[in-house]
Amino acid sequence: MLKLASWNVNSLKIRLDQVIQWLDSTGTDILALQETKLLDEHFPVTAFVEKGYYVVFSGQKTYNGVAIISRYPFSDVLTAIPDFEDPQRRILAVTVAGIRLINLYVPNGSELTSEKYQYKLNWLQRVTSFIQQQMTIYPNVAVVGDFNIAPEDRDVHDPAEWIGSVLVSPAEREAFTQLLQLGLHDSFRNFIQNEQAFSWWDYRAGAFRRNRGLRIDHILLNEALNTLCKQSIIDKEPRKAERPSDHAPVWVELDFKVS
DNA sequence: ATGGTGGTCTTACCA
Repeated sequence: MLKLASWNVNSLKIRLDQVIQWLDSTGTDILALQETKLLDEHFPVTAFVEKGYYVVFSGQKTYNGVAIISRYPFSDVLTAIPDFEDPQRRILAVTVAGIRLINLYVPNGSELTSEKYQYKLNWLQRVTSFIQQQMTIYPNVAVVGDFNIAPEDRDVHDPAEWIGSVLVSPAEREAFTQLLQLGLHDSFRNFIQNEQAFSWWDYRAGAFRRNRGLRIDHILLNEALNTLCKQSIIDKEPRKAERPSDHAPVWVELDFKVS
């Protein structure tokens, strides 16, 4: 069994101890991180290596930043979408344990009238083409991360309240559907889940306590991996900690023999 | 209740 996870940590500097402890306590094999907010020269390599993990990262100062922590080594690392100029560090693609793993920190989009929203839609279009190309090359593909899209109304605590907002707009949901149409599966929906299951809660107004959240962190699997998926879980426990990330980690268990 | 919190080489911006 292979445990593959994704977590937007909202600053790895602040959350390092929580991440290490979560890795230890869950026995996670591969963890994709988003919003590390660290320059590469500041990445805490030693903290992971001394625990027996390999690390790969693509960061920048203050914003964005992605990384992958793994018990297995990496090859064929990409830190940008080919032929797409983008100063923001939001993608990390690696081959690890026989899986092509694509870790995404999709732009938030700010608001529908914002230039950032156009950037988000354009970025999603570019990344979708890239993933389509990757799926022709690699037999086992997992696309994970903070998608900043709640795919359906059941992924939103109060759909009426969110109409007209980013994370739920029709164009964003269409972009998510386009990803699924490449042959990817939203692993969470392989299984019967509790209602009101979310992966992100605003820090403000007691949103977590009141479970006013959205499900915007996803693990998408191609057909070959999806048939091996035995569980897909949102772990709310770390969100209850002191000084938590605003996101919960999500993970899947794959009945997958590492070759 | 249109507020509120948290992160960052902060006092503005992002989420």
